[in-house]
Parts: sequence; structure tokens; C-alpha cells
Amino acid sequence: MTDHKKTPKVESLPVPEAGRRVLIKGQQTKTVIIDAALGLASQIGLEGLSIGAVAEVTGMSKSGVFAHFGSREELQISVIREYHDRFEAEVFYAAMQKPRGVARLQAMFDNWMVQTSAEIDSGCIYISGAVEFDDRTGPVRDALASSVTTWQTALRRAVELAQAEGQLSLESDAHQIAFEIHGLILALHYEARFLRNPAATDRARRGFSHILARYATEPTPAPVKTPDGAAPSAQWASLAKTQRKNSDH
Amino acid sequence: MTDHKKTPKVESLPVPEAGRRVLIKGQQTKTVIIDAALGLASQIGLEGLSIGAVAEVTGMSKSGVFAHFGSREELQISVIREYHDRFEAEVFYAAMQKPRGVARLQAMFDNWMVQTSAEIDSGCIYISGAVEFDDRTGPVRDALASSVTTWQTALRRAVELAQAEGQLSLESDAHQIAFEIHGLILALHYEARFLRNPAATDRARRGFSHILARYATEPTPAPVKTPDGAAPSAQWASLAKTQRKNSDH
DNA sequence: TGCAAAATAGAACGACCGTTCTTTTTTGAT
DNA sequence: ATCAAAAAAGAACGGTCGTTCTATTTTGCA
Repeated sequence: MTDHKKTPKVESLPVPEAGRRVLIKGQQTKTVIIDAALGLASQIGLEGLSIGAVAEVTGMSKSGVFAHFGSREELQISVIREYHDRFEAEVFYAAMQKPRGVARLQAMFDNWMVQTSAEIDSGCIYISGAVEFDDRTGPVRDALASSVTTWQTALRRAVELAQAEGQLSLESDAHQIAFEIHGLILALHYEARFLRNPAATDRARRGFSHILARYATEPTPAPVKTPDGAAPSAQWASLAKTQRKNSDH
Repeated sequence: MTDHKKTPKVESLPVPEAGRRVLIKGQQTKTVIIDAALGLASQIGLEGLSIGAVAEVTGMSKSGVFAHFGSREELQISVIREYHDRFEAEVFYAAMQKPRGVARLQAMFDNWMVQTSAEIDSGCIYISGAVEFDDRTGPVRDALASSVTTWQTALRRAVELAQAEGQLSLESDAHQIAFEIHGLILALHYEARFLRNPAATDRARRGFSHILARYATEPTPAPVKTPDGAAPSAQWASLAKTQRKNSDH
């Protein structure tokens, strides 16, 4: 029933291949369903996501939607995967074009902020999901924690590269820096989305510059190193495998 | 039906008064119900809080529980009020015994951390509630936002007092400092409760000392001012009335 | 002790949920 | 055009939910 392994990247339109149609109708609508489900889950949370609501949005029947996943949990996991892919593309990959060091770290934070700001009206399932599944077990929680951990590892790696490039103090703790940055994003989300405080974006940005200033080895660290295009996809892919329970220290 | 105005502080045991029994049976069990409901809401959230679950925990019937509140919303609001009172007592009032300035601010943060750490197993409804009600309207959201805003105002006031005492730089932005502190608590909650990272407590504590160090006017600001016991209850009470939509700046 | 009022229980309601089963429609290679 | 397979719809299930209405029990003053 579950097509985990053979699930192709269903985001782009079908590409005819070797005389056999590759993307048949079912996978097209599955993409539509996941897209609608992600939109719903962003607003009302993964737990509030109901098959009936997805059916109504997509104009399908409940059983028609259900048949694509076999269970609500599988639908939730599909939504998490889709969000992971988008986050990866818009926050991580986009920043990997910048040279190692503070420039890339700054780009990651900026992209993250853009993503979070865009989510002020829609919500972030990494944040709402953490609250909903924090004392639960099962595959949904695992998928969520795995995605979050992957991103946190990538962020910490960016900090470590900035240290290695000599732009951040070597005595600084990459875990600690990543923790404080994460706090800024969470506070931004809380203030902007729940309390409707428009000043939150500026607060988060200033907080980030404070963190940089504390650990900077130079007053204003200009990007001086050579830009490297060294296989960013391979790095993220390896990070995706590195997802450990708690390899914090 | 709703007894907003005349609801007495039902926390202590009944005190006989003027020949008439004051706290009759109903209010005793109402206290028991709210206590159980707060415990449940802390674990599964305000939205997950069901009357049936409360009835099962308290050993009552669904309708028996329901009759005390008249609606689920009223039960949720009662839970928020109860949490507000406890938070006020254990975080705010406890810190008001310290002298103005960094000492009191440090005490507030410490108490907040103790509260949050104790909630690692139970959850914080100021955090889960913000996620659950961030795009909803109605009295539950209003009660939640009101409580949170009250606390944020109190925290910011503590920062401003530390500025006035000359222990924090006058150029520092109290709003900004409160924002960054809030972020540390949110990151602590996220890391400790969702990702089960035991190092999170230490991270939050170090982050706070970083914030203090950045704005400190002295290397290690010792509490030098005279301790004041000036009516802390009046201050919080006035803050409770100050709850504005967004008086951020 | 008596007795009205308060408190609690019990049963039932309509609504929505995830899921299953059956039937109909649509697809797409021949 | 044919026809089997895939996709989607439809109906129904057992369950939980908040809520309502009606009985029963308990309370607490006289």
C-alpha cells in the first residue's frame, strides 16, 4: 500500500520517458492533495489537519483523498516531507551559493527570516508541530524531529565553517550560537504571529547582529574568502543521514 | 450563567464567615476540576482539552463537569486564569522580593526557567496556546494574549528598572532585551520538550548571561541599591490593567 | 428532621472524525 | 474502439466531541 521507496519527486510536471508515461493521473492529484494539505496544516496545525477538510479544498471526496495515503498519519508525514523539501530549497540551498563563513550564515538567517515572515499569515509546521507532538511518539513525531534536526545540524555546520574561516571566535560554541539564533526565530514567530507585533522582524534582525558582534573576530567581518561551489547538495544529503537522536555534545 | 464578576478566589479552603457558609460544595469541586483541567491542558494543549477527559480524571460525569462552566470555552478560560495566577505567584511575585535592577531581572529569569524546566514534562500553555490560537479570534485567544502581554510588560519593566538603576546601559532597548530573553525561553522549551535535549537548560542560562554582559555598565554588576518592598502587588495589578493591543513602539 | 435549592448523573442529540467496503468513473496502453 | 487497471465517489460503520434535557442525589439552612 505505502509507496515509500518508489515515490518519485512529484513536484514538476510529468516528463515523458522511454515510451512509457511516467507520471500518471494519480500522482498528479496526489501532488495537488499534498499541496492543499500543507496549506491547511500550516494554518491549523498537523493535528488539526483532517481528511474531510482536504477533500473539501481539493473538491474531492473523503475516500478519494484517503486512498492516496492509506492513513491520516501517512498524509501528515507526506506534508512534513513536502515542507522539508521546500525549506531545504528556499533556506538551505539558496544560502549555499554564498561563500563559507559569516556571509553564508547571514544568508541562512535571512532566508529563514523570509520564510518565517512569509509564514506569519500561514504558520510554520516545525514550530506548531513541535508543540503538538512534543509528548507523543510515533512516525509523525519522528519525521518532524528528523527534519528539524537535519536543519539544525546544517545551521550549526554553517557556524562552524565561519569559525574555521576565522570570522567567528574559535572559543565560541557553535551549539550555543545555533541555540540563540533558533530562539530569535521562535520569538519572531511568537511575537509576529500570535501577538501581531510588526516590530518583531526588526527585533530578530537586531538580535542576530548582536550575536555576530559578540563572537566576531573583526569589527565588521567582510566576506574575504573565496566563494566555493563545493557540492552543497552532497553536504545536505549527508546531513540528512546524520540525523541522530541527540548528538548534542 | 457565567459568573465572571462574582467568582471569588477559589484556591484556599473555605473560610466560614458571618454565620453563612461561604464556599459551598460546588466551588470546591470547581477548584478540583480546574486543577485537573490545567494538568490536562498542559500536556495536550488547550485545544485538546476535552470535557470527557476532565470528567474521567476527576471521576465525575461529563454533564457534571460541564455544568460548572456552561461551555468548553469557559473551561479553557478558567484554565488560563489559573495558570496566570500560578505564573504570577511563582515567577513574578517571587522575584519582586529582590531589589530593583539586575538582581530582580535575574530572579525573574531564574524563576521563569524553573517554571519552564518544570514544564518540560508537562508543557506550557503560554507557548502551546500561542500556537493553537494564533490565527483564531474569540475570548480564549483574548484571555491568553492578555496574560502573556501582562507578563511581557512586567518583564520589560524589570529591564527598565535595571536601566534606571544604572546597571544596564541607558542606550539599550528594553523591548529588544525582553525580546531576546523571550527567545531564550522559547528555544529552551523547544529543545528540552520536543527534542529532549538535556543541554538546553544550560544554553538558556548562558544566553541570558550573554545578554546581561552586552548591556552591563559594570563587569559584574553586584546588587548595590537598597532593596525596596514597594507594593509589588500594586504594580502587577496595574500592569494587568495596562494590557494593550500592541503598544510596542 | 424537613425541604427547597444546588450539585451531579444519565441518556440522548447532531456533528465530525478516520476508516472500510462497494460501486462507478476515468485512465491509458493495445 | 476495447478493456483491464487505476482512480475516485458514495455510503455506512463505530467513535468522540460539545451540548441539552431530564432525573437523581446531595447539600445546607430552617
